[in-house]
Amino acid sequence: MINTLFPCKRYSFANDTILVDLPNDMTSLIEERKISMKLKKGQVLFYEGTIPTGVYVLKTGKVKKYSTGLNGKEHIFYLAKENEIVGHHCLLSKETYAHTTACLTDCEFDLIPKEVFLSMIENDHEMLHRLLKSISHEFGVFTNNTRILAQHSVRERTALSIIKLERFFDNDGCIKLSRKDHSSLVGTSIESLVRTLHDFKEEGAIELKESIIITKDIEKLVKASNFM
Amino acid sequence: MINTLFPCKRYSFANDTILVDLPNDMTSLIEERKISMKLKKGQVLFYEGTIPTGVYVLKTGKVKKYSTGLNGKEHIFYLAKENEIVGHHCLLSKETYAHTTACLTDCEFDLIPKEVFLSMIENDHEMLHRLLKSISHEFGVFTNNTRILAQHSVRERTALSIIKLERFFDNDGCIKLSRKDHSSLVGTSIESLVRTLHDFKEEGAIELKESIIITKDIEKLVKASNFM
DNA sequence: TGATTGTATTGATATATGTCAATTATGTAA
DNA sequence: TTACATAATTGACATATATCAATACAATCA
Repeated sequence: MINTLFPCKRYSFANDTILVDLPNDMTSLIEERKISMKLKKGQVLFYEGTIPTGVYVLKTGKVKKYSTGLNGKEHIFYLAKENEIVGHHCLLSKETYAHTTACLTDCEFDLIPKEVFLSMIENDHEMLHRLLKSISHEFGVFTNNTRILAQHSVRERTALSIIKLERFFDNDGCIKLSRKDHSSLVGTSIESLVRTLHDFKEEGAIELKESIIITKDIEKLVKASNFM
Repeated sequence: MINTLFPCKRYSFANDTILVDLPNDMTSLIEERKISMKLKKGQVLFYEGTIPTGVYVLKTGKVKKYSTGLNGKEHIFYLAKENEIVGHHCLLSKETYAHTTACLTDCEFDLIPKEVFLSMIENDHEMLHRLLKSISHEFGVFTNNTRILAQHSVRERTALSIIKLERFFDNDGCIKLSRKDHSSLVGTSIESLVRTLHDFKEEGAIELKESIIITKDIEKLVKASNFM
């Protein structure tokens, strides 16, 4: 229903279908060579500046992608959940990781080793095209995000973040994210975020229960976000 | 020399080598099918939301890429110059243009029609890989840019913009860009930009001659940008 | 249970930045 | 050249937002 209110496609990377319905030989290659791993909430999957060892498929859990500023402050530019793949960009650009990925919850991953992944895109044209399509799509998402950061107020960005988070957490409108992470995602201070959330509560747009945000009136948030 | 002072790679898309040294059949295909065109300063190459007809190779001139906010305000997220290709993302993601591209100067383009471009990436693996590499690289550039917008002050971003613009205009430190465009690039108001430029002039970092910025002391700007 | 630690909230305050209005400078066309 | 339009600059002011400090709340563990 929120889909009709909001151009969601422009806000999500939608890279969860790249490995779906691949030919049998590819699927079995992955099954054969993948390395399953588990990480606890708070642990880091990979660090900015390090050399990639492969591509991760997030089987369960949620992660944050962020880069770190001079003062050590995180800037979260994306949250990923089940079935999304992470860490493929720098493998394709042949660079070190441009960002850090850490777990918001306990997570399970399949690691597809670098050489397996690279041989897959050599041999499977379909997969290569899906990758290209996915990464090109992200370009538009980023242009959108930078514009929002540059032109919209904290209040507007906070409203927008809640709308996006509600979809992300897909759980009766319950959003469970620390104020610290949430503020890094919005691009503001913790205190400013808290005050804005307080306002939205006063206005009846959300409820706050033990730091969990429950969306009450999405339309009010859409209006506050100042789009459309 | 600025290269040693600054991690330039993290700020430029570097997509000017995708069509260089292609096999002869590709080069001749382009020569055969390309449509040459000229646009005057200020004219728009393509608009946000429209359907792509092909990929543009910028032969001479400079362009701005921007998306437009609700109030009509532009947000410039990238400047491109000679030899860069533009408009390929949405062709690859099979979407409409996510941004507008307009000429900062008189420009000459080669338009490679959509079907020609798509058949090229079908048939030339090397080119497909270069594209993938280029677009993946942009991902890191964007994460960097969003962090800067989220965490750095107008003064810091303005300093950074001048450092980047000096490279872009590659002309004895002469930067020719309207205050309006420059402020859209920095993500601030015209007045705030003007005041910050005034400060940098007072501090001896730049000179201002009839709205042209001449860089005097890059190290001061690097320091003001608050990196490294 | 209480003690301890981390997280969230609130208050007070300073300041960076945007906005509005006025002025000056610059470029352009007749 | 003058006249006109556009761009750049400066000033005054309002306000959004960050920062610092204090408090309240929640979660964990001995």
